[in-house]
Amino acid sequence: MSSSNTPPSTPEDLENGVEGGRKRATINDIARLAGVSKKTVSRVINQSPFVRDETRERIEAVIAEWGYAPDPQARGLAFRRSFLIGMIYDNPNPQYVVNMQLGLLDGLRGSGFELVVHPCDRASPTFLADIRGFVERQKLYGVVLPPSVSEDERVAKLLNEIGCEYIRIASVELDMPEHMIVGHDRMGAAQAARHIVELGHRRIAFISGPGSFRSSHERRGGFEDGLAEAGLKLAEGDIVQGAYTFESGVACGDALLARTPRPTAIFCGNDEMAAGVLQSARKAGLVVPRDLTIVGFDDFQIAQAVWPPLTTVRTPTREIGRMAAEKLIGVERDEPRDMTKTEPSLVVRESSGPVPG
Amino acid sequence: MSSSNTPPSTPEDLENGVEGGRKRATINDIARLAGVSKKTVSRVINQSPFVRDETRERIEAVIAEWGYAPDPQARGLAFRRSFLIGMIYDNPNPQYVVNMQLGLLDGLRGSGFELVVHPCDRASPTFLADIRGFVERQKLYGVVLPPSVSEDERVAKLLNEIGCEYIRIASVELDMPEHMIVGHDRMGAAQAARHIVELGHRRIAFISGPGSFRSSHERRGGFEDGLAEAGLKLAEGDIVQGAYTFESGVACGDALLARTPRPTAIFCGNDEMAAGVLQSARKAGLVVPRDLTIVGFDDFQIAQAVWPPLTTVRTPTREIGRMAAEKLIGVERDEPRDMTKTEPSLVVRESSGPVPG
DNA sequence: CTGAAAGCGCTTACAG
DNA sequence: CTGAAAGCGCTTACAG
Repeated sequence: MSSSNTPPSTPEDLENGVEGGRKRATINDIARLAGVSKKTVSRVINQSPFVRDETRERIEAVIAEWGYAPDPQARGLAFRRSFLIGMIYDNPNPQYVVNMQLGLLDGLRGSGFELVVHPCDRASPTFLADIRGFVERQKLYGVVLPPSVSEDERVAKLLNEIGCEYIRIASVELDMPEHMIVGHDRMGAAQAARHIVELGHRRIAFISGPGSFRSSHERRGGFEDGLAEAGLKLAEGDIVQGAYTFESGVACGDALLARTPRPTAIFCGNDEMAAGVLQSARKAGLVVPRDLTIVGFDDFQIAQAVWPPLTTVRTPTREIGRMAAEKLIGVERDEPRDMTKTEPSLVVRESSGPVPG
Repeated sequence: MSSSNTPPSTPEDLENGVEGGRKRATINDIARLAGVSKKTVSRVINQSPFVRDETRERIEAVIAEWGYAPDPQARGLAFRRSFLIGMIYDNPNPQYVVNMQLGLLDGLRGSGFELVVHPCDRASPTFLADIRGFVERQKLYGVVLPPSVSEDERVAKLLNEIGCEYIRIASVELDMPEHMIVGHDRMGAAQAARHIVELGHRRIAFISGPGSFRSSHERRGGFEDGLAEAGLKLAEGDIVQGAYTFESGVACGDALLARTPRPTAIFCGNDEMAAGVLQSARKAGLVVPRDLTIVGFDDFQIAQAVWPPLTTVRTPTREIGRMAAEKLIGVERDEPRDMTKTEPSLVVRESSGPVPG
């Protein structure tokens, strides 16, 4: 809008006007404006107790007025540590990954930390070197490890060696408490067992996840605990091992349904496999739940997309992620946490019913 | 293992031995070792042409020997820009999100850039302020926007104002070519139409995604293009609008299947809704594909988990993500890209069949 | 083609 | 309780 004889814009014009608002304030600006040294501003930023109340309030007012936020990069450089949290994972289930990310983000919200995602492959020859490079290059503040990387002792050892904070998410206590968020898969699986028993089933089978996942053992253990309460136990042939995949569910279902006598209820280590068993049952001409009860684990979307929708055990993945992030960055909560939100809960839908005939 | 009269370890011991290997080399170490100034090392790092070949080689040798990698934080501080790429998204489908992340990571691999994830909510009153804060605080190198945030002009405007690089992923050219990766939903939907027509169907219906997604319109447009090739067109009542969710698929299926005459084929804007229609058909006592052909779009996992598995259109989400990341950070590829990998392709499974006799 | 000085925006010792 | 100096590991002018 300037006419042709308007003087050229000053640097100040350029910085404060045209290009989207004034330049971001720095610690020096705040110090000058508040009439203190930058070190004192730094103390306020870092919540040091050694600042007189009056000084602190004055500085905080200036900070608020200018919308000042310290530069995480500069802070990180001086601290020798970034404000980045890594999520290092190899869980193949998209819904698990997304829920976990959302939970971590819940926990980091407002803290100034950001989440950097890092898928990995435990079978890769450069697996550990990759993680080490990632953590050291970025000087990560800390990392969160969901299963199954969380179960890899080599990773925990590496992280300890290079002095990187970490939280392992797992179904059993694998490490010192300050490094763990423990799920309660056992409890959830026991609920599934009670449900199946209450429906009157006695010929019961279990499809386990792969042996390399601790959750496979926990879910089996919990299921056996639940059965034991009713005096029941799984025989050798009642247990088959899948791979937590849909296809493996089909295969295991085929094997189990070919047995004589046929089981009337099958508990699966996760929903994927339960959906596979559903497929298998259909091929065998069985109607669920009339001829066969199927129960899954996780309550991922697939549980509701199949027909009939699956009775399953819901795991609070997002909530667990949030707890992991809060623990990692040292957030203390005022209100005691509602533990019911962090425990698995049985969701009864239409794939489970009374024992046939 | 030290005996009680071993002298206390020196600082050097601590740094080089015990705590996981020697300290990371800095640009100063490399400069000293190579007998040059740090500025010259900096030139090599940044691939400046103004370094004599012999000098460069010497420096590169030292860098390789020490496994030196420049500190992204220090570099970012000096550059006034980080080496972080943001993915800002609101797509609710976990599989889409994960595939997109994997694609972006593919494109960033080896570049030194890291991926920071940032879900958002277009309906939030702080939507734009959140994005602005995120980008400015982290001094992001650039961001990738998948649908539907990619379709929000306010976001593009904001990013332009604050001078942040960005790539928008969408089904239509919404911006200058350097800011766009365009999918080919139209082409994919046309393939679906041809498939349905070839099976002999004439009473055909379409379930659209929500009007707020450009892909809804593109998929509809492409489908109509494909029908037009056979001289067919959708009538008013043949089109119903869903919300890209399973539940909306059930509702739209109910509405469509209640019509007389009933459609013999339904093309759905995505797999979720197609799975919903499958559910609806089952309730109505119809057998798919004998009584009804259903075709989806995306080829997400749900397409294979339902029965019968869905005929659908596969979109190369991961490949698109990779292209977006490469474009953002300016990677040039030697070999010309195989475009067939970036186009949608029809996947024929068991939910489509000849028109009922 | 190469380098010495100053600076990016913070924090850590060290004084007072 | 507060501050001046030095430094984190790089890059940008500016010289030569």
